[in-house]
Amino acid sequence: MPDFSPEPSDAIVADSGAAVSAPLPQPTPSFSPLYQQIKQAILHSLEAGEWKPLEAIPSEMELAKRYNVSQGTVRKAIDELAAENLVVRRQGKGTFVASHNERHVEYRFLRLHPDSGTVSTEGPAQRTILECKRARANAELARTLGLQSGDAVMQVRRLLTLGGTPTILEDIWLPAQLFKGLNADMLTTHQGPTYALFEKEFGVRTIRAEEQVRAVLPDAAQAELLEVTPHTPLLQVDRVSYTYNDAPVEVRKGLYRTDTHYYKNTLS
Amino acid sequence: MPDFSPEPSDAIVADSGAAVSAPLPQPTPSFSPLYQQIKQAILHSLEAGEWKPLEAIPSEMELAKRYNVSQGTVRKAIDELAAENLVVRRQGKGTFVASHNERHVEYRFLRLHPDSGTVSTEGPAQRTILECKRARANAELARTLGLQSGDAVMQVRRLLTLGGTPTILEDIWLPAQLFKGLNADMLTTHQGPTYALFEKEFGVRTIRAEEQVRAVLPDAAQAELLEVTPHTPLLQVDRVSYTYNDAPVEVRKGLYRTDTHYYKNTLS
DNA sequence: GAGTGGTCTAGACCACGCG
DNA sequence: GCGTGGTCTAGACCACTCA
Repeated sequence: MPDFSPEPSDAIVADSGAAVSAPLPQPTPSFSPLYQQIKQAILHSLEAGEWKPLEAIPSEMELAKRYNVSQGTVRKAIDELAAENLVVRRQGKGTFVASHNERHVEYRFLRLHPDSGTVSTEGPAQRTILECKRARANAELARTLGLQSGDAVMQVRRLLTLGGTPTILEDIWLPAQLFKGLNADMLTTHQGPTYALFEKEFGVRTIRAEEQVRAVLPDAAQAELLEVTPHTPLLQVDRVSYTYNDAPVEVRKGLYRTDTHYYKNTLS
Repeated sequence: MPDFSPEPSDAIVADSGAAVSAPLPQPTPSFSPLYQQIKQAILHSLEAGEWKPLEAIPSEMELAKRYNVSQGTVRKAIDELAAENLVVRRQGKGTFVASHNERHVEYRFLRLHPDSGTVSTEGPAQRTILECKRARANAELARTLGLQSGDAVMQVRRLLTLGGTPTILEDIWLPAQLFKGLNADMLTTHQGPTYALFEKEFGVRTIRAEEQVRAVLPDAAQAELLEVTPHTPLLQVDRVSYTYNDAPVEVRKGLYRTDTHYYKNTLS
């Protein structure tokens, strides 16, 4: 095959460009580069669980053969997946499905850092599960989780103690259908990030999250749990976590103490 | 030139790999790919002001010729610069030096968004300059700005009113040496982002920033300016802004009201 | 239609990890 | 020494912009 043309060999599926038959409106894009199609194909395999977290995906050469494109095209597809943290490249070894079960990258989604000058070396968080029960989603929760009002959800309340001081009080809501069998014991026993547990025990991979941060005062119960007065301002962090295809899988409301820690963010 | 070798033609400057003369310690990396060297070269030109914000940089072909490498190598260098928002690609037109003076991308560094359901259409912020004076850097400020204790700085205090309610109270510190001639009048008169003013009037390009967010209570003066009670929790946002080479050029302490707005962040 | 960025290929060699 | 990702080249064509 000498060179490339908009009907690239017989690569992948439909070339969304110019199908001969259906006169579908094709609203706007109606063209996607080959490497984007490859990216989608890999994404589908990821989603379908063809490769599990921490496993290697096929080499670039193999994928190139499978999809009938050049290695460079596969490379560009994987580049984007790597940029989105869906996959991790390791030179000389291969490309691996991203996971919250990794050394080093503990607490990927946690933006809270100890004030420099804080005494303790911090160490791992101590978790106290205060509640873990079945509940029904109200309208708002149902909307953000893509459920029906009244659908079953799991509700977890827990306290994280960092360096000896209770620092984070969290309420977590999860679609019960995705997290069958979740209980307080699992949450207590499990080591490492909770998202790692979700991944390992329920096959739910959280990929991305959006947070809304506000300053609030705690109510009496919250203040007591965090061992502060009700006049202590706290960070309220409302998080929605997503898996593939922007499907929401978790709602989490956190209260952070910021007298010993701060919430860090990088702008660019 | 048939193919590539670690002494790539006579491209760019020193191939940091194996200089024949100096037995410098070369701590660790001692190798950088060609496209990284090109990236640095372009970065130097950017820094030296060879091309100004909103201007186009030379085409990929021209740069390839200039540095004696292939177009693909230049492309990869520019790809990274674009990913870091230092440069913006526009198909069919060229590659342009990034700027805060652009339509659409108003307030690139501002993470505060109006609560959905807020009445007003928000519109542009109304700025009130409360103070704009010369001062001397204390030890901490000097350290974070890379100055000497006692060096001259400009200090600005201002209030931003969003949708009718005073929402942001900011103190800004700038190295006086970089911002000669800054005064309250300029700050009041100028339209658009303040970083656009820095860029246009002082040639200071802010590229990146780091924020530390905490929940605090205002003192009496702050509360009055923001028209809240001293018991209203506020977001304290401590920002350090950087230009090329991670050189700090601004320290900014903001107090945000979060009863009508929220601080948004995306995790991945 | 000329020019610019964007996509794609094919082939070569390099750096790294591991047996 | 082989396999994997990483770099580099050269050349072709596509999509977009603007005169």
